[in-house]
Amino acid sequence: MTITDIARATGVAPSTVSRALSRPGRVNAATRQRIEAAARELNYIPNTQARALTSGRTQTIAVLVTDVTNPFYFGIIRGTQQELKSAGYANLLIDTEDSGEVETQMLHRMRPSLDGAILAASRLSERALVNLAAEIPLVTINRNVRGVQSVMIDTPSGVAQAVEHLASLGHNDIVYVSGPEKSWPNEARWTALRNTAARHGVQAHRIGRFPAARPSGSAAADAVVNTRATACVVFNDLLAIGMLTRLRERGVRVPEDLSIVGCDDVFGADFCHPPLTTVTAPIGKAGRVAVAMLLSRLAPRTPAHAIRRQVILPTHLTIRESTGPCRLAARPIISNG
Amino acid sequence: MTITDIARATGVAPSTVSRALSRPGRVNAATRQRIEAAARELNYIPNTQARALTSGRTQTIAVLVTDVTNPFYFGIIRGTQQELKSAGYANLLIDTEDSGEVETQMLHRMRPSLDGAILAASRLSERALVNLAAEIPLVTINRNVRGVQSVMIDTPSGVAQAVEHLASLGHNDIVYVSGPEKSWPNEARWTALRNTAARHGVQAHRIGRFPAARPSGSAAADAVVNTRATACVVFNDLLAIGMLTRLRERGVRVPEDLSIVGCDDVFGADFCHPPLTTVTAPIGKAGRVAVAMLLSRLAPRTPAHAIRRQVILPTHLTIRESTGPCRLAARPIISNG
DNA sequence: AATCGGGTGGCAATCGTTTGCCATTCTTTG
DNA sequence: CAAAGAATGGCAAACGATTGCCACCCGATT
Repeated sequence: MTITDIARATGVAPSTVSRALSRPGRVNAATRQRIEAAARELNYIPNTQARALTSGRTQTIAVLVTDVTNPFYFGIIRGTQQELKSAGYANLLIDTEDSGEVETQMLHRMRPSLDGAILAASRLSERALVNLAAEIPLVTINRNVRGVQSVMIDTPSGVAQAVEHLASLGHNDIVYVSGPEKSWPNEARWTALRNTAARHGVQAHRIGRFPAARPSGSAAADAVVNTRATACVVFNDLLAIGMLTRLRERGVRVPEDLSIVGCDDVFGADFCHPPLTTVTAPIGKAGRVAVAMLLSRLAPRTPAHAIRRQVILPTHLTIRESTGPCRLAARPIISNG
Repeated sequence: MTITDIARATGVAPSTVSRALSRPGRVNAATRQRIEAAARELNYIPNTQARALTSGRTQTIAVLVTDVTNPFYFGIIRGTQQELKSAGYANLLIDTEDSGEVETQMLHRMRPSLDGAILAASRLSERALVNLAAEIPLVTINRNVRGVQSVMIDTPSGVAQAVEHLASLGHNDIVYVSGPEKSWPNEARWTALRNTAARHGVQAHRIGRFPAARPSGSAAADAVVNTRATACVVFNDLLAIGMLTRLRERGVRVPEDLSIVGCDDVFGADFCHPPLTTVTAPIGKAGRVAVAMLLSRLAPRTPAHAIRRQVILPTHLTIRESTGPCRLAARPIISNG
């Protein structure tokens, strides 16, 4: 069923049908109803491709993640999916595999079929992002670049809470386990940790950079044990969970010998062993808000002041069982091999 | 940059450019190279929408899941994503929210923008599926319908292994914890369990139907405890993990008081507490194979005999720490409240 | 030398929808 | 009552690519 079929059925011109369906005020109410009835009866489905060709609007948003495997992005995907669906948009999922190049390339290639894109964890430089944003409506998640809409998850303030929590448990030597190199949030978390630590008179070191995946947990765990710190804050839960299994293998007890705090509170953080104390991030909400921001910008008659440049989402520390009082004396010394 | 720009730049007709780019043999080698060079230089990107309009091919495949939240589908999404990307196809993600109606509707609405669809866990009736398959190239996962391509994960044989494993540990009363009502694999798993149990002279019951989500684990756990069985096989890991936390709350020890076997071996099954004995399914592979099957059918010159109607993927039992010897006498009787 | 046919390339229609512009009709308004 | 202007609907040209058909050029065959 095309618009022309409906036109024939109702005895009007195709253009009238188009207008009746897409621009309500532009056509007589009576004719419009006739057209709408016919459309319903003939089970008309507008052809997205054809529409896109002239109008440029595709009703499709791309969601770019660095790794579909990472449960953090599950949350994002879920959030965007919900919001997009309810707005009648389609959801194009793109995995950039941690490569900024793939990121730009894909976006370039798909530009004509996209109304906009959500960048969860971009690996792009600031410049590249600004350039990209000039080409295609963009909202970033956890990436703060001037002139690009963004939703920031305020994990740093959660990390600060974590440090205070650890300090109050008597820890005075905290290690930060770094995530991947080009990750912006990684820096922000470390800075927050260092500053808060300084304020409370506790020592802070950082180790690594480790890929934010479970297998890297082994190396990270070994490295932490080596530092003789009594507590650590880890870039994200995935890595922390990886550490947990390695520590168990090595006989390091959590939290008795080492307290661990993760970040994000992803799927799994509450049922791993021990359940992880972590900075809970509103991941799904971040996805939903990102979509909402993008869509409100895309809407033709949104007044400029109604477009939010940036939304900051608060986080909080969720205390579970991977953190406990510092028992320095009780901690066994373990050879590193 | 459109095809016309390239035509102008090289002094040929747009149609020639089109042919040079899409149908190599049809145009003189020399001209083709000139055109290709120009295309590269002008950074030409074919407009998918326009192409779709005439040719019908959109280079887009929809992946339908019942619940983006379920880690089982993470695996599927990941697998399809990989395979689609490497084939140059775009990946449209659709969450059907467990509703067959949404399933058909979405597919209908998007039909013109889709080359095909992967149905992971369809909730549709056999008839509906066949009808749908007539409209749009389809591959189902874990759903066996005559005339529709499918990839089946042979979890039932894994369940049989699980039953044998439990029997060898001395359990002679096994409960199957049922998944959602319209789930096809659910029936298959129960059947496998019952048959294998009978062969080994162990009793088998089924309880529930529980939604395949973590929160339902509480009800499921209570129900299992009530049966006085010493071991259970659970529809999937997600539900099993939910049960684990509830059992801990109630002081039921796993595996000492109750052995638990899950299905799928999803993300989390190896680091929950205790790590779950489970039927490991090649989830990612299922996704990849599904895409490969679909794409080979879509390819214009695939000989009919090369199109696989069905692929069955084997599973195996992964024994971890949630199963152990039956110690009936030692099992405490716990009031159900 | 006339004919044939493969190899190339252009013309123009087409896909389904949108939209600028014009024509008509109807309603106001001075 | 005439003129202005709003409301309504149609025409036709896009959008960017694909593709059937035809024309032309050349070398080969008879």
